[in-house]
Amino acid sequence: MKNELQADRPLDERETAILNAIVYEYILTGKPVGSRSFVQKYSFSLSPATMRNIMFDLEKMNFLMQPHTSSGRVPTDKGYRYYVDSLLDNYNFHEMVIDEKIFQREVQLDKIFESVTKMLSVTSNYAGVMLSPRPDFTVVKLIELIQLESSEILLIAITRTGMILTRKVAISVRVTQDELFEYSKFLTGELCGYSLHDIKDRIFENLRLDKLSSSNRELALDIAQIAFNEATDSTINIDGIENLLRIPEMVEEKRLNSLLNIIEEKNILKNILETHIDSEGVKILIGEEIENDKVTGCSLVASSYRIGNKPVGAIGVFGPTRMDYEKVVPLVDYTGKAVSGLLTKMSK
Amino acid sequence: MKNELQADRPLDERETAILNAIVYEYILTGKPVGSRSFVQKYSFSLSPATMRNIMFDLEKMNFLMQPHTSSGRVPTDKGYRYYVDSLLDNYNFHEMVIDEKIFQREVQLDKIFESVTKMLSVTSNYAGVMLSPRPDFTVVKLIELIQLESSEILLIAITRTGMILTRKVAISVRVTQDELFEYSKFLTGELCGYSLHDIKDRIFENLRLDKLSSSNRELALDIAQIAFNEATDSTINIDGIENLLRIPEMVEEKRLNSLLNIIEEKNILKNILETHIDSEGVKILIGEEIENDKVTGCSLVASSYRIGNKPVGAIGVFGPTRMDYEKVVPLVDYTGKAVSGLLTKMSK
DNA sequence: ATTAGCACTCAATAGTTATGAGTGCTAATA
DNA sequence: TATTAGCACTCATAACTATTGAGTGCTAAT
Repeated sequence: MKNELQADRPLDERETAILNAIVYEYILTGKPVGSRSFVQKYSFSLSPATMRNIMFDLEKMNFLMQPHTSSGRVPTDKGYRYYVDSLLDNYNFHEMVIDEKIFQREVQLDKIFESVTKMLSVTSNYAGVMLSPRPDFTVVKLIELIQLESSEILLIAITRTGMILTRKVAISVRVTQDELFEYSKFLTGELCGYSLHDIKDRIFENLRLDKLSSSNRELALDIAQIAFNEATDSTINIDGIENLLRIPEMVEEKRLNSLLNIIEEKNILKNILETHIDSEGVKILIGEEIENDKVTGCSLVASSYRIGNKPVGAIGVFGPTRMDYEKVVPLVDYTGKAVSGLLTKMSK
Repeated sequence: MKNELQADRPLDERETAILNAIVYEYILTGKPVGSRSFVQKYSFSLSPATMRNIMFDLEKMNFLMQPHTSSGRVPTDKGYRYYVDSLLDNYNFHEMVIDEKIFQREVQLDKIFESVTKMLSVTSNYAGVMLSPRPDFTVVKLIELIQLESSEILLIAITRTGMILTRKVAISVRVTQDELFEYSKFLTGELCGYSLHDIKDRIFENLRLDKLSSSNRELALDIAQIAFNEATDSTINIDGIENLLRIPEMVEEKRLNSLLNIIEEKNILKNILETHIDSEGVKILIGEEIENDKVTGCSLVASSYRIGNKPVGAIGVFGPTRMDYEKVVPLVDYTGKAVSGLLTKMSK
């Protein structure tokens, strides 16, 4: 008599192999895995009865569950987790091949967003997501002021990553184009190299220190202050929702609701991704590990991306718990690295 | 014996009233309308038998159909069409009340897009769509050149409607910021007031005529030519797909496919909308009237919007054929007018 | 520790039978 | 001539009732 009664013990080699095979099979077919056909299909030299015993143990340890008494087994979140962890231990990430060109063609951040999320969704057949770089690491490279109306100025800020921010600012004084040109130079000189987040402080500090400088500069700083004061939050991009709608199990009652919630409130995914910006490598959230009441039966495979070696944003693939992790994990890993490389290069 | 045998004859007053009531009832309940309960519910002083006779006639004339032999009647596209036309004849559009503020707060076109489509979808509970102004009527107000790298110029064009276009142009010569400033002035002077569409010709024409002018101007024109040569196409914005997914009949097999096609290929809706930019007032496409194989059982209520008195774009609401036209039609009509007013004001 | 054997479970499927809201048609009625 | 009552018929829906088959747990033998 071994240790069947223990609710939590390390799995032996055979159990591990079987559990992983069961999860694999379930991901493949979506049908509960039963002892007889499973033993046959995978040519285990075991009788169905033995398989049942093992399954029974795995169920007691909470790796598997039965939808109803006399059906085959289905992985629990814990089961998927075990499978995914084995995967992460063994997988050779270098095997991933993606056409790098999609990254290199685009030079503007919003276009990169589009092509990355599209690529993730098309390649994975689930939904692709991308979180924009944190504003506190989005460094301004250039500021330009343009007069729109006599009392309206357009401030354009270009970041190192090629993001173009535009903000309208209403002013009460008249200024000439030449003056604006001067201001632009001044602001670029003063604020270039600072992140969107730091710029606010920097302006404030500057305003204080240089109180004595020309009133011109004051005006320039006023404009900048108004423009940069408006919160610049990370944005999230989602593509490929239609893939999820093509998966029958996602269109069922509760899953569909998860999906609708995601579409309606993109912030849900945004918040989840933001939590994991700082973690290394690929991060996988399975089922309830996504700690949000509005999302059930779904998983997220995510990776942060970096500028230099600072993690600043995240990408990911969102889909049903029964996701083809084996395919998605290296995809997300690779894409994360590719995006990091691209943005780092752009920021130089 | 009247004229029951004629497949196509004008409906008399009673038939009209009954047909419209049937369509109304069906839009309300989504269930086939049967003679007995219908007569009761609407207190017609008619026996069910008579109602059946009338329904029979209406069916022969193709306004109604039966899902199966012994069920109630359901409107055909032609039935909806009749109902909608009666609606358009009689409806008092002025009763529409929308908070105009949502339009007035926004000053930038892409923001207007977002708020208009969102408003349409939230108010209608279907999907809201908006087609951006045609490039040939999108008039440039201001052009600004900014140096990014030594060999890369960013051209920013601002249109009268507040749209901000940005294009990167690679050049081989070095230019100073001051020169760029000159070019900007020059280009704005030469191209301001022309539409994106006309600008191409204008540049070409100019290049020819002024062949003798300074080579500086040549360079400026070169940059502009490259920037504006890239096709600027109308874009389409869709919001509220999730509303459609909440409608049970839309999640059924073929409808869901229509929906997936719409999400996947936004061009489908774009092309449809483009066809109707030039038509006056509210345009309604019912079922097969949307002449696209990939879309079945859906309707589109659309209206063009104008800048001045030129129709330049379109907005609309997309949903199931069984749509609450009575509510949606005035919404779309009103919104079209509001957008027209706003853009016209912005373009002055 | 493994396996064969057996009784049991239960979702899925197909077949049966009411039920009820609907129809078309005919003959009587206003 | 238009309307209505009456009647036989249709058919989707729902509620039952097998039947099947892939699954289980348990026990006893290997």
